[in-house]
Amino acid sequence: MQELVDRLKAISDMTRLKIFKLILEQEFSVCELARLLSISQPAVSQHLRRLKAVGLAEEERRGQWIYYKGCQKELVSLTKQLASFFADPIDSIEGFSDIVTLLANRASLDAECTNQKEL
Amino acid sequence: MQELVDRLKAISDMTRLKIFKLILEQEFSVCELARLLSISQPAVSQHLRRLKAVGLAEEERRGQWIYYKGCQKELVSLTKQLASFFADPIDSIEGFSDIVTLLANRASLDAECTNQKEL
DNA sequence: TCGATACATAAGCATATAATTAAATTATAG
DNA sequence: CTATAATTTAATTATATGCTTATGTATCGA
Repeated sequence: MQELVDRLKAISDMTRLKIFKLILEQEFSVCELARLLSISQPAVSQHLRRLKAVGLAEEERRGQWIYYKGCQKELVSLTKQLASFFADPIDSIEGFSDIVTLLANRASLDAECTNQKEL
Repeated sequence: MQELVDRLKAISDMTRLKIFKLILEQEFSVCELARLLSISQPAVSQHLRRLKAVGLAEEERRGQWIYYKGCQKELVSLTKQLASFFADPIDSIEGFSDIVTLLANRASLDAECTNQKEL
């Protein structure tokens, strides 16, 4: 579940989302991306690092340049992760164990919220 | 495109993602969510406000309590938005117009990055 | 009307994020 | 080997985020 959040965070930034879309279409060097997005090269580098960290981008050095491309496969994987998260029952999702326990008897949960609710 | 980013941001936080999943399954009062997540009531309130702001949550007051539920419909909409974003050609996505212009002749883009690349 | 409960809003604080400039790497060309 | 170019990493800064505590608002019951 943490991985899903990390990946969502990776694409929920306007600049990174644009970068990701661009490198999914074709390869780009860091310099080219900086020009396209009108931001500094280090900024692009750092965004690419984050995309790479969650598996959404790959780099390939060719001579002086490093070309980045988006991972279609991991995009599909992310999409599926997201779909599963919402489709699966809560008690089958890791990260909800504590919550599921509390949820098990909602009566006592309610009782903790008020002492009149169920009267 | 900004809307997509806003919606992605709304669910790319561990706590909000949990809240969203919970209220998609069934209604919960703010107090109940606070108990389930072991965070303060105002914290829950603020997360719910963000989810509501992007249409992913709805509230319904019943007496003293306000019950929140997730919007299945808007979840589907978000999923589609995301799928379209990656499926559509770049020049059909609003927000890429400046980039598309630059991309139009990549030769000059490359030239800006180096004076030797194409030699 | 008064007191208690549920929720929202405001204020404050610590941390995360996204950008920039500057310095360190890595690779090519001579 | 040295100079130059592309990239990364580091340092800095401004802003956003998420949480808490404190305060305000609304509903219910006595």
